[in-house]
Amino acid sequence: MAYPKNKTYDIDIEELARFAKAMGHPARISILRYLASMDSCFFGDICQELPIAKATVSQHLTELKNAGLIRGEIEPPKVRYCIDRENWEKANEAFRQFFSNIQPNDVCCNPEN
Amino acid sequence: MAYPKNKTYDIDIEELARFAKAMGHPARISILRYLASMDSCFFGDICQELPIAKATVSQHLTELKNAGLIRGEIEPPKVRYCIDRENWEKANEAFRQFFSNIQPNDVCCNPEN
DNA sequence: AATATTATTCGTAATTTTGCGAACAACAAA
DNA sequence: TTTGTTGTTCGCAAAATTACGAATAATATT
Repeated sequence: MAYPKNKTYDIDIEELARFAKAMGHPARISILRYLASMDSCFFGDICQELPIAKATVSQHLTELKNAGLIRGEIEPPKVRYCIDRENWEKANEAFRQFFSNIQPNDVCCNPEN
Repeated sequence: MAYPKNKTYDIDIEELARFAKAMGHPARISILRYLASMDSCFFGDICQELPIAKATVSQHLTELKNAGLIRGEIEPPKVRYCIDRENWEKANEAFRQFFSNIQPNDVCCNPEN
């Protein structure tokens, strides 16, 4: 084996993958885009925007929270959600760097070619 | 119901979600980053970089191909893979726009607040 | 023709994801 | 205290994802 197989990945690769995975469903993209268009809103508002049951919306919100992209706080009897701006910026930067780190088309870097 | 539930999402939301989903696994991020660092390479080279079986690598490559982020062409008995630069740029732009479309912190847009 | 190299596909298993309705919890209002 | 509002959690089902070894296909070499 030329490269040892350690069963793990670099920490920054795993972080980007976690952000991407959280964004990997149209319902969650919709939620994020909706929240990004305002300061904050309640669970019920988000629910009304989506073509799925509230139980499912709640699950998606939990996933987005776990990924760090949104935050929620209880304002009885409602729950207010908003973008986590710190991690939003972190994710933005991670994606930006990832996509900009591509070799120009006309440069050949692989010695095999 | 205030908003009709049509079971679908906007086409641009679905496209961003598809790109994100394809990037939602560390093995696939690794593959993309590796391919982005060179012009192209063979399946075997990618395989050596990853801590998983070749059958699994092949599956991940298929997913990346289906998402449009990479391309593969047969050069018997090998297969050469490379970034699909057109869709790479498309994805880059989709993520960039998504993250930049956030309201400034000090602007309140929700009439409920 | 037999053998070696390369990568995909097959068959299978374990886990995760997505989704829903019903039940529940927490609080406010009547 | 009963009732209503809001959102989460539970229990379950169906489908998708992740992973592997073995079998296969396709080509080149001996």
